[in-house]
Amino acid sequence: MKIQRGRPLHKDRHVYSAGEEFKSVFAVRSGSIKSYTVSNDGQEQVTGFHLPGEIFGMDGIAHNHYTNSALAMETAAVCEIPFSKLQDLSIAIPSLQRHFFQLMSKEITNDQQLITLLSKNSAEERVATLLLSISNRNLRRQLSGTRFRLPMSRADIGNYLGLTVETVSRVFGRFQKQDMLKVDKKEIEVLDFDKLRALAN
Amino acid sequence: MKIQRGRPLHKDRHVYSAGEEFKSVFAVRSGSIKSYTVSNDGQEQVTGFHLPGEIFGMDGIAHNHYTNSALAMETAAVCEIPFSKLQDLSIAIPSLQRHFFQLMSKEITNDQQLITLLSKNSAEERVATLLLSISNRNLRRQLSGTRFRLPMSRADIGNYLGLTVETVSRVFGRFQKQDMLKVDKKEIEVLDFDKLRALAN
DNA sequence: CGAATCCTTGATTTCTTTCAAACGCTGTGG
DNA sequence: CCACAGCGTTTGAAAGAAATCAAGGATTCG
Repeated sequence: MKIQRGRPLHKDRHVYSAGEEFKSVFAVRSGSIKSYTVSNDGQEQVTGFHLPGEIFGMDGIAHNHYTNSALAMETAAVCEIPFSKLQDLSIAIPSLQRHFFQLMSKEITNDQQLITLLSKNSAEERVATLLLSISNRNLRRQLSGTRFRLPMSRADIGNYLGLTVETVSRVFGRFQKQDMLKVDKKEIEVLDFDKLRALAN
Repeated sequence: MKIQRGRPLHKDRHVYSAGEEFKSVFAVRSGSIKSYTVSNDGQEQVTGFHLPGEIFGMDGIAHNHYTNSALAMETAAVCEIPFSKLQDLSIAIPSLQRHFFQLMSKEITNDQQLITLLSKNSAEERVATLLLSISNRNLRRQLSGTRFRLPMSRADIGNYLGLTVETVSRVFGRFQKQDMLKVDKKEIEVLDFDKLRALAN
């Protein structure tokens, strides 16, 4: 498959912006990307964080234009995967089509889990769930699930989880006081996974 | 396409249950359906309401099993659309494949709008947005967007919007006091669309 | 009719937000 | 090299929105 080589993207550079014509989906090679939408009243809603190995950009399929914007939270590299190629190929290779359906469906179930989280859970449960998610995704990347670096700011975390920056900061504070986490700026060390899982449920 | 004729489904009957093998998606013919998941701690999260003409059941594609359950909120009829047929056909008819991709992508953007709603908006804004959504969907069905019947209970509304029943009830009360709505049990009459839109933004 | 369920309303509590201010990095220019 | 501006983060105090607790009223259905 002809896939564009990922040239490095600097911090705060967009991969694509909402409204642009949808042509491709993307795979993260290194660094980290956030997706967000801007609502009609101008405020930003972070809809996802994308780590190396993950695919993003599928929101554009419905309307032929991206509905999200995607930008690098730190220096990153992404692979562009032209959707037309993918469509042609998925007709030749039915398993690819199925795979792609699954990716989209997974996106739906992910979003629905986030909906539940926002709808039913407290600030502490939301933050715990995000931490556990990042920990698990790091494990899948052969990295430590115990010690890792959060690529996003407190503001992004709050935005994603429907909380204010202040609340996020206080939750980190409480987690440290309970000896559940060690937080040093963006470096996280999980000291008590059972407690974290119990909160994240 | 061989599509199963929709036999009537009684109130509170399941179309499918979470965990069942994914075989089909469904189209609502009449009545109304709600989708919901049950989180590991046993509580229900309503993930969507489906009105006549709408498709549901696509959450099952990722894992070959449905992640949601779907049940009739009132007597309803649904069409079963076997997914395997759909796959075969979409190889023969690329436009169908594209159409189906679009459906799934639309589901994603819908969910993301709900995420924003839950994350950023007040109780009144959430309820107003749901009312406007139902109004618009009724218009698409050639029905009145001004006077309509809510097929779901207050509890389902609250569950879907991340609010308690009491809050939903109070919001309806306030909307009536402001002469924005006329509420008679499940019958809704919108008296001031501008106000409703302003709230829903 | 009567039981069960759903909806409404009120009083109180709780959690999160808001407002305010200070701290600590980071980078820049004098 | 140091001073200082700017941003992200933390912390505190007060306010606010929705949840919880509690009870009564209305509908539905057998």
